Amino acid sequence: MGVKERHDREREAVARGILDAARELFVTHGYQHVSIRKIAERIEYSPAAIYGYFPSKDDIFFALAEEGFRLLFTTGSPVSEGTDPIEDLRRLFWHYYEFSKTHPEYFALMFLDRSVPRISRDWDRFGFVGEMKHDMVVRIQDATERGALPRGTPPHTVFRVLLTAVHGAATLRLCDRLAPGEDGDALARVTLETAIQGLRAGAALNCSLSPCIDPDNEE
Amino acid sequence: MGVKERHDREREAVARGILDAARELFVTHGYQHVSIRKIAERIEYSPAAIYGYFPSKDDIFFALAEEGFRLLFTTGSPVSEGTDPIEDLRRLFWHYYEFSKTHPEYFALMFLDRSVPRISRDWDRFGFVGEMKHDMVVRIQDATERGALPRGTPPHTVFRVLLTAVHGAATLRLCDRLAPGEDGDALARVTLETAIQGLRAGAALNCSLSPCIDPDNEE
DNA sequence: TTAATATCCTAAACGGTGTTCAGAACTAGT
DNA sequence: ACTAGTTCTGAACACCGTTTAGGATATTAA
Repeated sequence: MGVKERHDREREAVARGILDAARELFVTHGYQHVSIRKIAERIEYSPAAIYGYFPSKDDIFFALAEEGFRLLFTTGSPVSEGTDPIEDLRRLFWHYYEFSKTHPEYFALMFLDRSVPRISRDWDRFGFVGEMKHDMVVRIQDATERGALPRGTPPHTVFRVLLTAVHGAATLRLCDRLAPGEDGDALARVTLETAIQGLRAGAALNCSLSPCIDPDNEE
Repeated sequence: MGVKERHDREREAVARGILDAARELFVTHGYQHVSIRKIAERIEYSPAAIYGYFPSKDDIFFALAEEGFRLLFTTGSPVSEGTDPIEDLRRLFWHYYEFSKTHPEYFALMFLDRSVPRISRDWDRFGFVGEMKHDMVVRIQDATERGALPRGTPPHTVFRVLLTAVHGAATLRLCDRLAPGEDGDALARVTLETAIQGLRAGAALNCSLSPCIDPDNEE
């Protein structure tokens, strides 16, 4: 009676094969230059066969984006809460920028690509995105209490602002929009440092952000 | 003997027609969904005819990007230097964010699209980009001297940092990567405010950026 | 006026894309 | 052995950017 089980296993194996092939092609050549036909060739199936496993090309990369988020969060700082709370804060967001350099294709897929906008509509489909955000907010809260930021600074606002700052630098670099000789790392560093210093000066006290949808925090 | 002149005029008219058609399609449907064939159909020429005027599709949008830069700079603040130098600073960069909202397709072409990377390699081909940057740096310098920022703050660094900050907010919104209920305007506002306050706190004094290639300033 | 020349445009094709669909082939249960 | 169901393929559809050969047209020269 384990026939169905075997079938399911085989199905899943093929689906994994498709994703593996897609990832290999995609991390080296980028989303745009990976075609269904090339994926099919690599797994030695016909192009049409893929549509028995994924309803569209976008869905394949939707699944790959999920991998990307997992990668971003698992390679995060290993809870190395040092003595300097500001340094903790810095590291937390510098990791985001570093990720955009070490995994540019994943980053583009997750945060840049406009042909896969379903990602943003289904943020919460990635349960761990919410978890991870909550985790970062907790760390920010902790760093704040340890004196990194003025007492009462809303951690959610800190999260959004610092992420936006490094995101700006990351995308300018990734999209090749820096000035000819400009140092992307330096730009990211200065921008992040400026934002942190702005928060230390109490910028988030004067104008903060409503925490929009945050199901983890019902107070 | 005015034959050649008429010919040239006619050629230019057709080239303009191509750009007009391309722009109309592109501001409503976006770069990705505008094809040579659709442009051709609109101007009632065959697709191949276009290649007599532009060597590739990218070159058409390269020309359109130029329009975008002109649009961004000409719609800029009309030298309205008020009494509040910080407000001047704010307005200078808020305009960039507003542009990303009013002309999202132009913005994407100019600052986001990775399929037209020649833009960044040829920044200086757009003479007025350099001019405009110089213009903004001068205004920043002026605002600094009027007390917006600490004395000695390098205006070039201010330019890069504030642009990066609003760029982050603009791209997050444009790429549909905000949290489900998040207010993009609020995020942009807070991020910009935070960055300005960081600079006021002297962030650019501690760590600044080398002005990379800046042919206007030989000192 | 006619012949030569240069220009412009088109039809067709090339090789690519995502996706669909009829049917072949194989498997599982009766 | 036969039916039912699943899975894969080959071929096609409708696109895409781009190239090429050649026809039409307009200008110039004889």
